[in-house]
Amino acid sequence: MRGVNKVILIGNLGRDPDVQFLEGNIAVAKFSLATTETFKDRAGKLISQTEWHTVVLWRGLAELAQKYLHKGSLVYIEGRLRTRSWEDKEGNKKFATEVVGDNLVMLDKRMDVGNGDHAISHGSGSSTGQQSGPGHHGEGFPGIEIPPMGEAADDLPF
Amino acid sequence: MRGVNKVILIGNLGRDPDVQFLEGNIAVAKFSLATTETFKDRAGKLISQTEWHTVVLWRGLAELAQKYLHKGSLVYIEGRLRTRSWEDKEGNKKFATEVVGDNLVMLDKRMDVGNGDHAISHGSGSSTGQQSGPGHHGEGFPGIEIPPMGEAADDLPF
Amino acid sequence: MRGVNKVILIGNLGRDPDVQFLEGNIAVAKFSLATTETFKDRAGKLISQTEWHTVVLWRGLAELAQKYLHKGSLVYIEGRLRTRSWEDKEGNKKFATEVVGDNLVMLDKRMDVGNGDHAISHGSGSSTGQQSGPGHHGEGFPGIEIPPMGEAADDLPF
Amino acid sequence: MRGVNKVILIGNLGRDPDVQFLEGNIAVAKFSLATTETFKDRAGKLISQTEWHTVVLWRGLAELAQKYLHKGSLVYIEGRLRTRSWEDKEGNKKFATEVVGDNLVMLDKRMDVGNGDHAISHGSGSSTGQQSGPGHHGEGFPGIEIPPMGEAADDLPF
DNA sequence: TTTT
DNA sequence: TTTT
Repeated sequence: MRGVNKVILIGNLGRDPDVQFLEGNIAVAKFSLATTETFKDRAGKLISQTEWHTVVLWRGLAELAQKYLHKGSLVYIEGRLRTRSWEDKEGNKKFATEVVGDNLVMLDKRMDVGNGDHAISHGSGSSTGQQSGPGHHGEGFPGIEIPPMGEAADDLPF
Repeated sequence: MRGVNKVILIGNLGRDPDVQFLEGNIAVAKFSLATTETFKDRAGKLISQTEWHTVVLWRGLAELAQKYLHKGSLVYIEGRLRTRSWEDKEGNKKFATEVVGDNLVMLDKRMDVGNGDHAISHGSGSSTGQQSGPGHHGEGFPGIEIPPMGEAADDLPF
Repeated sequence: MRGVNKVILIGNLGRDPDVQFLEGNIAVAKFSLATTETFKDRAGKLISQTEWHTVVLWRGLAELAQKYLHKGSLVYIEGRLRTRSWEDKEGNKKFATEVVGDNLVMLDKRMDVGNGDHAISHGSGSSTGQQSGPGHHGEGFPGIEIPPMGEAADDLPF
Repeated sequence: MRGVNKVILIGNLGRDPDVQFLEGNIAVAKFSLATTETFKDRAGKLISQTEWHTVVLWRGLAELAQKYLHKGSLVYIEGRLRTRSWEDKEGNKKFATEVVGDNLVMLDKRMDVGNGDHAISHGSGSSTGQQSGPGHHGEGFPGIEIPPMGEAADDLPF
């Protein structure tokens, strides 16, 4: 990688998520998210400003959105920007920038997830899906983010 | 700047904030914040892992913490890492790493702030405190983040 | 604020910045930024994927862009998403999502800035521009992010 | 997950990385990273402030650090905070806060990596290590972050 | 349209 | 202990 493309949002869903299933039973969720920032201008007047984002979630995260998110839900979304372009029937060039989420935290329901993919059967059978996101580890083979620092600290010469 | 030092936390306060006032009536708040990440290990077992952070807030943010935060509050904190070192009475070198917050969003109370400094009398009188953080603007002199894009869009040759 | 709207990008400028000056001599810079991520797919093949973003900078940051950035420059941009909509002459609804930057770090030139606004004469004369961004402090009145922790540590009862 | 614990740093290595191999041939790299922020105080004087962080990398990222990083290297690190505590021989309680990195971008060498783990043989054989980080996809089974938006866009009813 |  |  020679780049970073990261978005962090906290806001409320404008509507229930729109969830579709593609071939292979792959879930895709889409919803609008409003992030509202309030501040005082120089005159001391409270100003509120809302920005709307299109959020897209895939697979496990999409299924979680379907199960747990609804209009008004407060969520934390971490993801990356993706701009798609196409031409409509009249031949007009169209652009849409979306936030493709790879982490989701539900902030009003006391429930949440890491990279939801880990909870989903991959179909490919042997997949063990070790994602980064929050941090995952294995049994005999601890993952990257949760190294055996506790027990194995003695092995560390630092 | 040739560097970036940024921390983003969402978690719960372990205790009520400890708020002190220094000379000049400058507020400083300090509290422990627990960030808990849950995930499945390779065996599919749900693992929960909590990390504790020391958060320090100054001035307006400290006063907001005093007013609105308490043990258990769920907050979003954005700030930077700061490590202090000193020697205790026995001459042992001690280190403490803290997160100095410059943005705070309260996630269970439906109330929150940008860079709290803007809401606070600066004592220096003329202070006009134009902060970045969330975005602020003035009257005759619009701020950086909230440019007159709406009205002035026609002026923009892009 | 009841929301967070944050974008972090590292990438290269596709062209020299386009800088304009609005009424009041306010600078606005605009440029395309490519963020490229490379990774291996499941077959082990190296995949490179580039996303293009429109970055907008105001005032001091715009002037810095004009002075120091050019086609190919590698930069770190921190900002927020802003979607504008309008109708073109044919009455087609158009959308454009931009990243309004409030922090900039130049990564190939060994020079960089915080929230550039502080380094720029505001014309309004009295401006004292205390921004958050990196951290600023004053003389008799230290700022939020750089509290007198060093000297004043003894005052702190923590 | 009911929490977020995220750190983003850009800075220079103070020394060459210290790389160790644990049982199972698991690499661990450790180094100090200096993040320097420069700004003007209220008097207009340029102030430079350096913070030192301890960064820990595991497995693939550690091996990349060993191969490509050295004293002075400029890097982007994304990770999470982890505080360890122990007692030294005199029975003094000690704390150390580290940044456990799960993404690394080299900014002076024109070379870089995603979550390096994907490039590393896991030894456990069957591991397929699909991490989030930058975004990964497969052949017949596209990953989360790089969905077949291009081709499959027609399948999307949005 | 960038970069490696 | 880095870097500009």
